[in-house]
Amino acid sequence: MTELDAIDSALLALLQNDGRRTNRELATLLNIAPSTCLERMRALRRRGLIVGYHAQVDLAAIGRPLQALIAVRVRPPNRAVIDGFRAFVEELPEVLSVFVVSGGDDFLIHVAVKDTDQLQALVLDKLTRRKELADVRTSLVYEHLRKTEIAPL
Amino acid sequence: MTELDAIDSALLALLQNDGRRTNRELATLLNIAPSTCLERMRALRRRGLIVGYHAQVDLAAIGRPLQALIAVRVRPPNRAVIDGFRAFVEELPEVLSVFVVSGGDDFLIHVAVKDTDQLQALVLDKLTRRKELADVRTSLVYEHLRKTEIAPL
DNA sequence: ACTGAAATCTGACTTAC
DNA sequence: GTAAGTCAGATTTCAGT
Repeated sequence: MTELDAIDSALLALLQNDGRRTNRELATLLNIAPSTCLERMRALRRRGLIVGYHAQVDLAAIGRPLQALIAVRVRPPNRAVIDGFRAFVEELPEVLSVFVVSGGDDFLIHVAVKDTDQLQALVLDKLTRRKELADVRTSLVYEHLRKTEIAPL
Repeated sequence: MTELDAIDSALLALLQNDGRRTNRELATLLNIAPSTCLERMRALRRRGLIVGYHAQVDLAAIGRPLQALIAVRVRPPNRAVIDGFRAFVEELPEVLSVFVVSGGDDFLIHVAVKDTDQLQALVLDKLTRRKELADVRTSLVYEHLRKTEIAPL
């Protein structure tokens, strides 16, 4: 990791808050020339600090207002089983993200569905059909806050 | 929720994969006129389907390679306590996102830190200082996969 | 590494189908 | 709702500091 100067940090913050800001606007806000700003922006991508730019969709607005976290234990919890189950879960359309974790559980699966029927169908028809699955616990997500701006500590 | 036609869906997918695509490029990919594409894009924002555009940063590249999920129970788990604790957690710089959940735990906190010392300091010095905190369990995150493209089910 | 000007391209708007 | 045309403004390159 190469160090971030004040301009890089500010640019990262601006692009995390609005990834479609124009280069000219960014340059004005940072008090640098547009050409300089463009080069900084590209450098952040080249150096791997910025991985990509993504539109954020409203889950409720696309008809998936119900979120849940599903804790899963698999048996035996070796690499082959973990990798196999992860690959399976990754392909499920209900899934938003998958955490492979240490501790009591092996997976934490964040899902968004239309209603409780779809959630039940996911757990009872899709997940429990897997033979390696040893335990499932489903928690409803009442609220999910995600930080948009992430800075070095 | 108003219905999404084929163009809207395709546009959503493209912008989730690369939020900085130009209107012209999007129009070409969708085989529609740029003016039409632009109007569709704005409509998605106006209708609330697209909430924003964000640059995605590499956590390891900014010096935060260690992720954890911290399950927390608070006491008593009423609205005042839940809201107070959530507001507190939200402000911690280590935190990436906060799930308020049903079930055994009240919160699941996703954090990214520099090393295990910072993780220990977060849990032992910051979280456990809160009097409402009844229980904490920390799981290391070995891997976190996040879907970039989310579609209606 | 940053700047500033020049050429090119994009996006916003109007008009018409 | 979609397409074409126009022009202001943005992006990008490059020579210069």
